[in-house]
Amino acid sequence: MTVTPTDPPALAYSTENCTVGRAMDVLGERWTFVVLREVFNGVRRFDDMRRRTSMPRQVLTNRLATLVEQGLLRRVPYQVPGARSRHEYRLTEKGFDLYPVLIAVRDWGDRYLADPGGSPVAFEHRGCGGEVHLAMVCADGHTVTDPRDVMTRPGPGAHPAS
Amino acid sequence: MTVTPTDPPALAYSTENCTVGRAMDVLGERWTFVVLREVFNGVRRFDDMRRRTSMPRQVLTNRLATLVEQGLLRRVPYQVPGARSRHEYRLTEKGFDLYPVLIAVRDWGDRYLADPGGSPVAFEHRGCGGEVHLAMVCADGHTVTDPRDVMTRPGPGAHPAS
DNA sequence: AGGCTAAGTCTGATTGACAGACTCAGCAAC
DNA sequence: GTTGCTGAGTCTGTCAATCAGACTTAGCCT
Repeated sequence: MTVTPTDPPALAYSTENCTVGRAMDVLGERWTFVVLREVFNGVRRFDDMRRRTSMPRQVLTNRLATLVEQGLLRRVPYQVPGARSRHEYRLTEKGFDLYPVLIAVRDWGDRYLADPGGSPVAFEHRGCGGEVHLAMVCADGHTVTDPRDVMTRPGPGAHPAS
Repeated sequence: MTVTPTDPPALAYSTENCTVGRAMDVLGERWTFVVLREVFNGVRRFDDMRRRTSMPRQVLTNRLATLVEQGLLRRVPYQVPGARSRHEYRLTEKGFDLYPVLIAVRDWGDRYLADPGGSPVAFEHRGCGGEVHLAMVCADGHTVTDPRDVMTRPGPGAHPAS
């Protein structure tokens, strides 16, 4: 019996059509981000991820499956000489585009949760070597430093009742 | 019996001292981000959040409590005339600093998960009116467009074994 | 044939999500 | 001065998810 009778996950906790809610449907599971961090770090294989994160096998299986299903990862076959062919997990473009989120989370984590020694990883710009961070910019090119300078407006797809 | 005998949450799934893992200890619960979205949108009261998100009361109670405990929100008393005094939830600075994460998530969600009509919210720069997005920049001021231009290096607080 | 390994699946116990009913404090109206 | 209303919860029971540990499977190698 290979069929898992899990009924379709069916997008949950979204306020109407809020894309943040929807994104959290995809990303909100506990371990999802940790998996993505590993993949961004170049860890692509099941057991490597398991060893590094010590997450339960089944959860990893599930997360990888969901991420593949959602189009964030794809399975790519590979073969180490003298071993049977297996597959590893790589980012799709949709997955790659989560990079800013990862950096945003890391920036925040570094500021508030790092050990006294500092962050265990650094992201540097290939070529110039400068450390990479996130910035909020507006369409006119201004850099926004204070969130209070950002106004939330209804967008084109806003829900009528509010 | 008012004492809930929940043992301290005790940081879980972190690879060593990875700040992404730690951040996800704080942010990784399903509804946390949805709560933060509401607070950033100016929704500060229990029942308003509940009405807008239709999340279970108890979960909201728990999330708010964890967020207060983690120092992302603080409870502020308020009083509507002719009603008893209550309290609402406001962002602390630590909470405010999550704004880039929220925008990063929204940017991604808008790109891949929006309705055909587009995003239901827009963030605009107070003053100039331009739409606010996130950008990756390096210390030398270059804007990074491709994640592949970012190299991950061990940082100052890297764990020895790897 | 037997062993090894990566990537799983199966099973059962603990934890968390969720819904619905109940509580509690203060104001207001009767 | 008791009844009712409202916001912000708590209590209880059910159902799903997490987790750990043992088992499985496919291919290669000796």
